[in-house]
Amino acid sequence: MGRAPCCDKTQVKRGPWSPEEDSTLKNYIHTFGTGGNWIALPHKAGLKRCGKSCRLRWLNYLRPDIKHGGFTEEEDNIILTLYNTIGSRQVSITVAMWSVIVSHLPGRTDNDVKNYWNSKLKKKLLALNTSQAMNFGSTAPVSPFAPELVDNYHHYYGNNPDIVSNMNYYQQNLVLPQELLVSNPAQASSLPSLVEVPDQAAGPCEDQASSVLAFGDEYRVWSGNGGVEDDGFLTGLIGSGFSCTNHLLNGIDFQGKITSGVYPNLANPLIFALAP
DNA sequence: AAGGTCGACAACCGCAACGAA
DNA sequence: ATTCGTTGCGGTTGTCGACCT
Repeated sequence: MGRAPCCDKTQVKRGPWSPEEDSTLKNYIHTFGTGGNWIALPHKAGLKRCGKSCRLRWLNYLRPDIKHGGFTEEEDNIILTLYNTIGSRQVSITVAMWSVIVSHLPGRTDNDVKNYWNSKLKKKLLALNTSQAMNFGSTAPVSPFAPELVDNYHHYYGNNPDIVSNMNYYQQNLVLPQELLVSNPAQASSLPSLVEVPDQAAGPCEDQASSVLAFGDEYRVWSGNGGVEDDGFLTGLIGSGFSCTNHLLNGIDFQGKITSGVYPNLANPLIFALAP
């Protein structure tokens, strides 16, 4: 028995939305909200559309906080960096990659970023890697890291020997960190393990220790007021070099064990900490 | 001017995860 | 514990306008 369809496709309108439909949907949601039920919404709002279609139209186009228009160079860098760090879904595990990337691009939607990636950025990355291969000669392997990304890592992590070692390992084995973990757990276990940073007297944070928060690890980030800012399970490996001699870093107060990952080239680096 | 090609973007599809009953 | 409806997501297709031949 097949799956029941979410709506009767013969009874709903498909294709591009008219301004009238947009207006109807917008007005309804402004007045009543989504009601937590997209399937029932079009009927209540008087729209001859599938609930999924309404949801998509709202999330990708009609929401008031959507940023329309071209991507900036900074946004390009964020996407490229995160894509290289998180990897693609083609590595056979379930990773909500676009939603993770979009969470660092306020006002952008996953559909926007996905389209932009497929139409432009993928080619940009390919061109970078191709030129890199030509520089090394035709027999040289192509690193999964574009040269500018490698530069970013070195810029942010300096000459920390563990970080340099990790980067070299990834490049020599032609794997992204995530792919490394997924394809070969034995190799992953040879990477530096998590370190516990003891509670110490206040002092400046410094890029002093290397640690790796592994794929699937639980993490938690505390905000300055002690509340939990974010938690979940890591969906990509982060090679990092941050630890902290006190609990305050970039205005975020950490407690208990601390380890972290920092995506380079972001205005607000992502800091990960182990839940105590 | 007409037809073909390409790129950008909107929209749809199907699957997996989630949660309530 | 199981079922089933709903949501969220990535992959893919469709459409339209710009550009090229």
